[in-house]
Amino acid sequence: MTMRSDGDRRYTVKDVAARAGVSPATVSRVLGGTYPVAASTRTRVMRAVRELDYVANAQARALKGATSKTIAFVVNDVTGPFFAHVAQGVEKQATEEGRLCLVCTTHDDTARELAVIDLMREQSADAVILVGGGIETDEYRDRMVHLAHSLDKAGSRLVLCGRPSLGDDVPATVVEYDNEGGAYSMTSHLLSQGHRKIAYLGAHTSLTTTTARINGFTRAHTDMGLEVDSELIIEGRFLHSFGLTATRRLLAERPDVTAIFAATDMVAAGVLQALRQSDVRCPEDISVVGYDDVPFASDLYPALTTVHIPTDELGRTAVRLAIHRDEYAHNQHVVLGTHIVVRDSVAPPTIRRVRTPDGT
Amino acid sequence: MTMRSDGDRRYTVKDVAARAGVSPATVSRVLGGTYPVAASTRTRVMRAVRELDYVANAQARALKGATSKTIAFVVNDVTGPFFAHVAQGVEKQATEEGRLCLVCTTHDDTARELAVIDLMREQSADAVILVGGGIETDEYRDRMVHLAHSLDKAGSRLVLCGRPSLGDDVPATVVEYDNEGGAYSMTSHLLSQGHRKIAYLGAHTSLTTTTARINGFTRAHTDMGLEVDSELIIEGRFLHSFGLTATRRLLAERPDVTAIFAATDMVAAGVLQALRQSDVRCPEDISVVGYDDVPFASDLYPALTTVHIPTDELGRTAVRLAIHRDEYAHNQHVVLGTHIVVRDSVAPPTIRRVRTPDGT
DNA sequence: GTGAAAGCGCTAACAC
DNA sequence: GTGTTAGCGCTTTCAC
Repeated sequence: MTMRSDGDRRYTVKDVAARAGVSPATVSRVLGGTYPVAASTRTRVMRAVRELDYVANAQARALKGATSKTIAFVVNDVTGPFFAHVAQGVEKQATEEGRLCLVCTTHDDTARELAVIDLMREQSADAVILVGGGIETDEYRDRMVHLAHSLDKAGSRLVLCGRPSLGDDVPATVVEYDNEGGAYSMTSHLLSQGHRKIAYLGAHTSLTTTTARINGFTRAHTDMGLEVDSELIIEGRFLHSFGLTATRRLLAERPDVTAIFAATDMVAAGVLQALRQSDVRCPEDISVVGYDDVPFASDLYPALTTVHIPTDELGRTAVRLAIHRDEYAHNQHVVLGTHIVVRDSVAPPTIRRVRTPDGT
Repeated sequence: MTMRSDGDRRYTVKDVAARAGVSPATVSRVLGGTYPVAASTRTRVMRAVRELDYVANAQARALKGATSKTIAFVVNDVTGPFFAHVAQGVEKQATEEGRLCLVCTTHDDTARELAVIDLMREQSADAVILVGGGIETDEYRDRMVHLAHSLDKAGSRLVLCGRPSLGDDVPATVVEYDNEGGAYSMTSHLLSQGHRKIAYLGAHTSLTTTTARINGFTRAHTDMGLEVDSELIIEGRFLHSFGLTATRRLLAERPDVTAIFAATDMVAAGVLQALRQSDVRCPEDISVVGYDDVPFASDLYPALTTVHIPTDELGRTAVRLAIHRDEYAHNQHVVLGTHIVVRDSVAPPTIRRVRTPDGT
């Protein structure tokens, strides 16, 4: 009926023990490593292991006390370069720590996020890492606090990666990047080039990421004695298509805008495409900047000025802090730095569509 | 010493049973679902579960007969868009099938690939999916065959995703895409536009992916009675940086080349950047095409003509065939179609740097 | 419809 | 040094 070779079941310690002429316990000791075993016995056991091509049953091993040696990793969408790079950091560090990585996606579905976390709880993973901005409602926050405690009780550590802390009394590790600082620097960069009407494309009310970035955006204006035109903070999802449509509308309705701050590089890609389609030059007519510094940012045309996030470090740190939380006991909230990387998509403002020889 | 609340251990079926005033077996039956239980008992049990915030121990459950309900996924690098999208397909389908995803990376390290697969074997995953081109040596092939059998005995199914079959007698599922066909179509497209000197950038001897693509490339030439200039098949890794340097060299050494077929879109991005830096226009002076159709392909400038791979379907199919291999018993080798998507990076050839009014 | 008991594969006390 | 035994948390016969 079935295609696989049933009948010969998977070998167990018993099989190995029988073949090597020792007891199962001895086999376990040899394989475990940290126990004195006679060299001759070890040799015989190892030979039996090799001959039978034996591997231990991870479930059985995990059942017996210890942890399952896994790290769970929850993202919205593995496909986004930001997530993928954090994932890479997580995976690399997990491997170095001798852990396996469990991955789950939520696709903007809060219910699914909860379901997924329960699954992770069942797995008794060493850490459950939540990546990306969380939602900013009290209800959501309460659920997270509850989850942190549930996981803690199950022996897992909740790690918030790229989203703010839930409070000091909550058993969770937080690894953030300086979201606001990045937005501040970038906005200052634009402002100091002379831009005064900057549109922020891709605000997402109730997303923690947005809140921080808008704060930085606003503070940069305030610090220069400028005011933010709130109509220029445009809501939208972090999608290429949003950058496209929002830019078209902006072009039509707000000829005074000289720079666009896209919430993510993905959105910026859409913006650039819309500009090209409308024959608006970047950066001569309009400057464009992004956020994330994904690898293809430098392949866009023009190469995109953007905010670099230390994605790899974010992932590695998350794993490191969670696993060694005894050593890092007083360092369970870390903020990694961000910085802008200047490429070719920003220039001083000009009056759009009226090309003056110099950029004044 | 430790930060987590030790002492109160994780609840078990026993705790739930005690609280609900039933036996552990009954709790298991309620939670399992598929067994007749009195409505009143069920209610009491469910209440206890909720009150204790109980979740089952996945390891213990897996130990008892069944599978671990996980799918293992081995890629070279999660960061590449191609892998990420296949991963997404795998993850989505796995979720639909009630499975969790285990992810591992190999980073071009064959030894690590083997180690990783042993880890997966320990986990008794339902399927172990290997994504991306394999290496073409007999030794490697033999090891794969051996692994297929080992996994089969452990109750796991080996799935080769995007690489050729190991032979009909090997217990493995193969989900390929028409690698050669894509290369053939694309090359024909270029040829029919009038290009005669096409460089293939990013050949990788001993990689199965390359072999298939070069075959398609060559066959397209042959079918039109043309011959391939073997010097134009240039070795290199699938990296942006390779596209960059190889193009610079090509520009300097081979002014007769009118089109570049990049092995991947990533390489194509490097090619386009090099062209821009050298003030060579695309597609007017040189046409460029890629392979993969990653999302940012349409954001390159000019938008890239490339070969579309059904990544999502690849991942989903891999999972589906592996899990339901009894139903799909005679369909364990599937080849999904590829097709070219024409955008703006190809035009008929001109004599480079000498701009003629029409493209002859 | 429910309980008691056995056992999955492994490791950690505890003997010898 | 090595064997024996118990038990991790769960499911699943087998009784009742």
